Amino acid sequence: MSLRHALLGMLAERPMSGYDLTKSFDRSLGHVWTARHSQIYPELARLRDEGLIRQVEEGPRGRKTYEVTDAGLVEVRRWMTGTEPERSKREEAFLRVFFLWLLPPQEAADYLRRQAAYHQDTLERYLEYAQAPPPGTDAELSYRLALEAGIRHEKALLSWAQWAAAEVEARPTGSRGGRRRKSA
Amino acid sequence: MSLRHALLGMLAERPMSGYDLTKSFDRSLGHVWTARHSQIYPELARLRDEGLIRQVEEGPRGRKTYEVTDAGLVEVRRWMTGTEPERSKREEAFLRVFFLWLLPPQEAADYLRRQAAYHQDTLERYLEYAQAPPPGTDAELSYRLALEAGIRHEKALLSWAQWAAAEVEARPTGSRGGRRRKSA
DNA sequence: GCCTCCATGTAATTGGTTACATGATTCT
DNA sequence: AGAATCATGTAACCAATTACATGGAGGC
Repeated sequence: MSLRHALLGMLAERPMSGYDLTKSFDRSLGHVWTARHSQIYPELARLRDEGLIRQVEEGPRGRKTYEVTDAGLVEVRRWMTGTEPERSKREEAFLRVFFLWLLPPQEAADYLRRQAAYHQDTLERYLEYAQAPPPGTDAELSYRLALEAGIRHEKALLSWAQWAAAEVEARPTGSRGGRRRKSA
Repeated sequence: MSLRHALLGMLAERPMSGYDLTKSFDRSLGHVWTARHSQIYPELARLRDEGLIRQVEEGPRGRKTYEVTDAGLVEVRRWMTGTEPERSKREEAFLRVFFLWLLPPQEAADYLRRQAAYHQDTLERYLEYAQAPPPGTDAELSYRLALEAGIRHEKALLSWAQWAAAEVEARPTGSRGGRRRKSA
């Protein structure tokens, strides 16, 4: 249940509405966690009922701005230091790699080249973000650390995908009837 | 809905029971996708009803061994080449990095050191797997490609976590009252 | 007046985890 | 005889996505 902690963490930076939070998920935060407005609004109501956030303003169109309470800050810190992060084990792109041998060699290599292109694109986007002026706030400094993780991650997987594609082209894996390779 | 494709892909290697498949998820495949038996058994029943797999044997204790059908192989190949893999966006460990500024500097550095230790452990485990005899089958060769991705991934994130911890210790981020850093 | 964006919510469905439930076989 | 492991299933619950639904404010 990390959604609530993501919301608390974001509200710790500055008071925001559900609409603002939804946009935040669509932007930077979306690289590590996603949420739709349909999940955010009910969760905000629960956090408010539990006293972890409070509504500070009512704007036009029924806009509700929330800020984190002291109890909310305690809770987000407890989450960060007192629990181990769950490691997501749902990497569909790598699940497919286990089954590449089911494809003819050229299609397997094509798949890996497409993955390389994906990582290349993502890396370029991250490098652009990194062009932004150096961090002015503590929050921006944390953001910069996360961005650097993304950059290294994408670089590693880009070079892996290129290597793997070349590997498959050189020592073709792929179903040509049998399952056992000619040369062990 | 990748669970069904994971099951089809595994059954393409050799016929297995729900129990065998559950164990496979607990082992190698578990690094990229997880599933419990309570999800596997109903899904196998659906795949059988749809003609993508068929039961080939009834063993002791009601053990049911399934094999993939031609239609099942077509489906798993369509999935691999005809659809784009969904990129999971639930990286709780990196979500927390965005909020490191909420912790006192030393606790933030501690968090990053613990992440480094995690990546170190995982990397060592992967390197041990890589000691195994070279791939004999096409499936094992694909598995080796996936393993190499894991190794490069863990290496990159290990070195990132070490760098970030040192960075936080050198230019402390963390809440000491205000939000704006002393030195921009 | 019309379009876009702002803004909030609920309902239905799917995918996944945890808990419940049962029993046979094999090993010691 | 007892423990460990093999083996299958269902039910209840939770998290998340997609679809449904409404309306105000601001710009042109």
